[in-house]
Amino acid sequence: MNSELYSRIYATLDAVPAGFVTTYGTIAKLAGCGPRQVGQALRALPKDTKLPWFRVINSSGCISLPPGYGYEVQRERLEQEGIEFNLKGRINLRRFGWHLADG
DNA sequence: ATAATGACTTTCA
DNA sequence: TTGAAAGCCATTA
Repeated sequence: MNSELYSRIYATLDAVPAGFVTTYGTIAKLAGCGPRQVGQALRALPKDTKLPWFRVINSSGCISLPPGYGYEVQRERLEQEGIEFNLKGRINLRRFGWHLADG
């Protein structure tokens, strides 16, 4: 199995600054894999992990987890860092979206 | 080796 | 903006 791939995904994930969110696709490109692998890697993460898995959302700016399976948890985590949600439960990636060349 | 699955993305209408 | 279809890639069966 590509443990190294997962390691790269986790490393990239750990590079996401607090107060910002990123998408699966972004991490996928940085880690050199497809976005689904990012999801699988996050899914394999232990519940007590220190990695900011909650800072990863889908391209639509929404939490990809279904309600009752982590959605509420992730949402609260993000709100804790000052990230605000839209009326439709969406996050403004223009403001909170993390990408390398941004300041 | 083949088929099915998934915390996704992009494209087309 | 919303929704369906195709694309993508590692894991699992």
